[in-house]
Amino acid sequence: MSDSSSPLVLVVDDEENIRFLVETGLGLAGFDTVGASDGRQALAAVAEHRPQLIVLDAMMPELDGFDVLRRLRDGGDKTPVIFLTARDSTEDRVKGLTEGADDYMVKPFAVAELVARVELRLKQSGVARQQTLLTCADLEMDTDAHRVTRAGDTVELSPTEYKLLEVLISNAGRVLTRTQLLDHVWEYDFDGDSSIVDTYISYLRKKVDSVDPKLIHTIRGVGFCLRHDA
Amino acid sequence: MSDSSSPLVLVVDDEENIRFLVETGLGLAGFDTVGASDGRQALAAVAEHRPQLIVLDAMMPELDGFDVLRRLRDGGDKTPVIFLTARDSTEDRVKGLTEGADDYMVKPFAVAELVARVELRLKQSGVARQQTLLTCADLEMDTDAHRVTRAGDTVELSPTEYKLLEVLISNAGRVLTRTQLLDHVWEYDFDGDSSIVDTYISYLRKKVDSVDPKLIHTIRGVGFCLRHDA
DNA sequence: GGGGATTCTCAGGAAACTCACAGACAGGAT
DNA sequence: ATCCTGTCTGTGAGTTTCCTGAGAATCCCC
Repeated sequence: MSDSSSPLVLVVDDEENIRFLVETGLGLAGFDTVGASDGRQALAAVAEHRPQLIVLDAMMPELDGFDVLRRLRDGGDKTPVIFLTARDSTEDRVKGLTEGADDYMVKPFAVAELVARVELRLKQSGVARQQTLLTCADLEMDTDAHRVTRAGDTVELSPTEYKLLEVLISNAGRVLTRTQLLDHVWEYDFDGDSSIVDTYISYLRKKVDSVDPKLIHTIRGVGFCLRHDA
Repeated sequence: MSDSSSPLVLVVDDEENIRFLVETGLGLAGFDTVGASDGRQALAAVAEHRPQLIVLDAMMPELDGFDVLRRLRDGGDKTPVIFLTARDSTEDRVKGLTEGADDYMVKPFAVAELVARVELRLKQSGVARQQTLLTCADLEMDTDAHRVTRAGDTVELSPTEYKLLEVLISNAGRVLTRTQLLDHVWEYDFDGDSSIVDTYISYLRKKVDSVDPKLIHTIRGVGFCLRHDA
């Protein structure tokens, strides 16, 4: 999972599939990632790779997230940390924040949301001048203002519609399968069926793709793709 | 936390999350910031970056805020300093002020208030002609006169309403989450529910947004945004 | 100490959103 | 042309989020 000059994010979680989802999601968003499956590996990875940010699961056997964070801070390391915590317990929050974590997400979360937080946090610490305006033809997404316009007209989108469009536009020109979209836009433990993606693609078409040129394309038998055909 | 030509503020606090909150708050207000987590780093940062102002925590291990200030003044450095002191102890107050601090804030404070003091102090020292009139459409905030008008009519706001509107208008066009607003407008140790933000948004709507065009927008699932839609 | 302004909690109703389902529709193969 | 498979979209039930009014607690000025 490496590119060349994008910010590097360390992802620490003992659950293989969650780590995979998160790393894939960050990869699609243009980040380099390194993974670690326990606390000890995490500390070693920080020392070796000097990541710009750490996504850290709170619950891990042996050295848990809190221990890792404490050791980092005690050693003078100030790398921003986003915690992944099991449920919305106020206790976790206080504990995490007072120990110097900068943000936290409650499991299960939508990967697209975690990616947004990572981007925000990196922007705040000035590491990555994040691109705030995503475009495809006359479709524009301003992620700062959380605003979408098509041919200059503002379009109102629901949260899910917005996240879906964001994933599509950040991967403009690439075909994304229903499963990929489901994995990134919906909470990862979503157990409904992937036809919900069709429903939301339909909503998006009505709201942002009712004028020419059509930007949302169906790739029969594969998935969907946002692109501007010349 | 750097941009290019805004005034630079050095933030010194050994508590990571407080430093982060303060730096973020100053960043949102358009300042560049540099952080330091102890007295020695602070002195080094002053020498290296020559900040326009220093936000200095009084209580730190080893070299505390008073020591830092004394060393600076003894060395002829006149950079304005705003002290952060643990509680409203008369002793701290006297000690800080007589030794050359220009202002002080008692922890826990509201970040928006600290930002206001920083702006005031910089304006006094003529370093930065800080913008004193904030506007959005026909809504105006004169931070000098502490006065708000909508369509020419003066509006009376309570302190909290004022701070909230100030944060919104200085970030006009950008979406702010309930958490961000809570972190900047309310004292940072506020442990109530973030629905208080909704209540105050409602108050503001009644007082300053009862006429068209509507400027305060709800971004469902995200937060609020002040902007003038054409 | 009294009274008004302010802060904050809470809860009901309104509005928006999510998601399943099912029938209509389209593309490709035979 | 016809069938089959995959895709599109309208409907509606259930859920979540938001808005606002009412009231308790607190602060502050007189």
